[in-house]
Amino acid sequence: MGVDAPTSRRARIRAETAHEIKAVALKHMAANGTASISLRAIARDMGMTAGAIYSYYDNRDVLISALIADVYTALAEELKVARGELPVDDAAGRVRAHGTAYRQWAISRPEEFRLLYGDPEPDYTPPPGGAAAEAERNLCAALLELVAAAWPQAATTIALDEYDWSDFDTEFADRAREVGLIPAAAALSLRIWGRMHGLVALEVYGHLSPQVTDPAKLYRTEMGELTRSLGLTG
Amino acid sequence: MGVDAPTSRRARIRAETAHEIKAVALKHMAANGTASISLRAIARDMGMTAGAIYSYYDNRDVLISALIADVYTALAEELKVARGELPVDDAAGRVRAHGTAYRQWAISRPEEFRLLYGDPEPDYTPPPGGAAAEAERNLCAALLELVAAAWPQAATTIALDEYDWSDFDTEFADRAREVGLIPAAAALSLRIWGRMHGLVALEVYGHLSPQVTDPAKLYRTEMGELTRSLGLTG
DNA sequence: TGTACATCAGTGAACGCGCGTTCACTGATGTAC
DNA sequence: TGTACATCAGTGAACGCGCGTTCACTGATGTAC
Repeated sequence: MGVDAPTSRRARIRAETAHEIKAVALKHMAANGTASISLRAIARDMGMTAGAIYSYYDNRDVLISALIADVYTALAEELKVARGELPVDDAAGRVRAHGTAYRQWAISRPEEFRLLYGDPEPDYTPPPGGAAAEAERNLCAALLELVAAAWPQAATTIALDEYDWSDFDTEFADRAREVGLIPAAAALSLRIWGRMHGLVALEVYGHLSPQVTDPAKLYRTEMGELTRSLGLTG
Repeated sequence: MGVDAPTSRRARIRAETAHEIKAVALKHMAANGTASISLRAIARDMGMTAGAIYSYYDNRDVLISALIADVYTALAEELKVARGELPVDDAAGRVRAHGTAYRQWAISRPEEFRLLYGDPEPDYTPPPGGAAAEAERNLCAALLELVAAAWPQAATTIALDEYDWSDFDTEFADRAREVGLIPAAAALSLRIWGRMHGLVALEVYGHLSPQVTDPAKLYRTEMGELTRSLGLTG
């Protein structure tokens, strides 16, 4: 077709299969509830032999790590897009959009939420490299930027002198300083994360639906209160 | 010893063993991370045969259900005690005490937190009876009472007309009415739960420590802001 | 106090299962001439 | 265009493992006389 394919036919098929393995793994997580990811089950589903998986991923842990990295990337992208749908100067709207997208993602793909924020997969030990930790830091950076955009107003709503940089991991502190925050604002960004996370975690794990008919409405109210408590209007 | 033991020697030993089985199961959950509860592993640890467990619990699901029920009971009791340490008229203090005890319980016994609020145990399907659902309703009732105690002040801080009783499960709505709440206040109590839950869930699953050195301090700030946002002083 | 019997907690072996991982191999796909 | 060779994705059988559950049994503990 094209002048020169960037990858050979073989390499392309190979990449597709590697991708399909991950997709099937997520599908199984979604279907079996929290069921552990089984190489044999994945292979069976794909019409392959269990051993064949090993030419794509060295072992089960490597597959799971790849899965987690993918999910982090997709989540970060989705939140970024949601924020981007509102004008830069609409700090309140962006905070709400971020929170709402966080919930929407979690509700529509609960197995991915569980993979990142629930129990680690049985028998899985994360690799020392720590791509997951890096991905998480990026997610936190987004929150820092949200607070930075909300700052002059938010500053009036909280105590400013209770934190200093030693309260934080150095890397996180650096990122906070980069966007012009003071320590109390960095703490605020993590508290906002907690506030976004709480109702979502309860809902995903089935603790909200028994009490309330419309969790989305409850979340909307909470996000409204959140931006209001930041001193933001709109 | 006593005039007449309420239970025979055999029955007492039996009860003790039944209890030890549960204790060992929790111990294993704590040790193996999220590892599934294994009857064989429990028996091994206790110096028994796997089959012997079956004279105490009909099967694995029954054991897990008993475990969950125990943990709910202990948690409810612990929160009640924490609230009780403050005078009835200190609404703000009681909210903070409830939240702080919730975190303290979760941090000190993360395996129990995961059992209630994380992924269900692999291959475990909760029984239709639903003792867990009842236990959870009781926990929610405590939150409703906290809001009721905070009410006249809290009423001034939120929109009062956005909810009606059809937004809630009837049983939950009944309990809310019993303590004199309006629908918006019932919604508030669930939002408070979410706010208490968020930072705790993040911390238990290891998402907070990479960024912050003292999660307890962050939580304290959040609880302070929470009571402040309820219009409470003290 | 001593004997005869009933209870029942725990044994140990077996069942069938699914798992992760390894390895010598086959046979189709791609490459070089 | 056609042949000879190299690559390499996937096979299938095997390994050792731990699991939940069942069942006929043993032997200690308790009870009744």
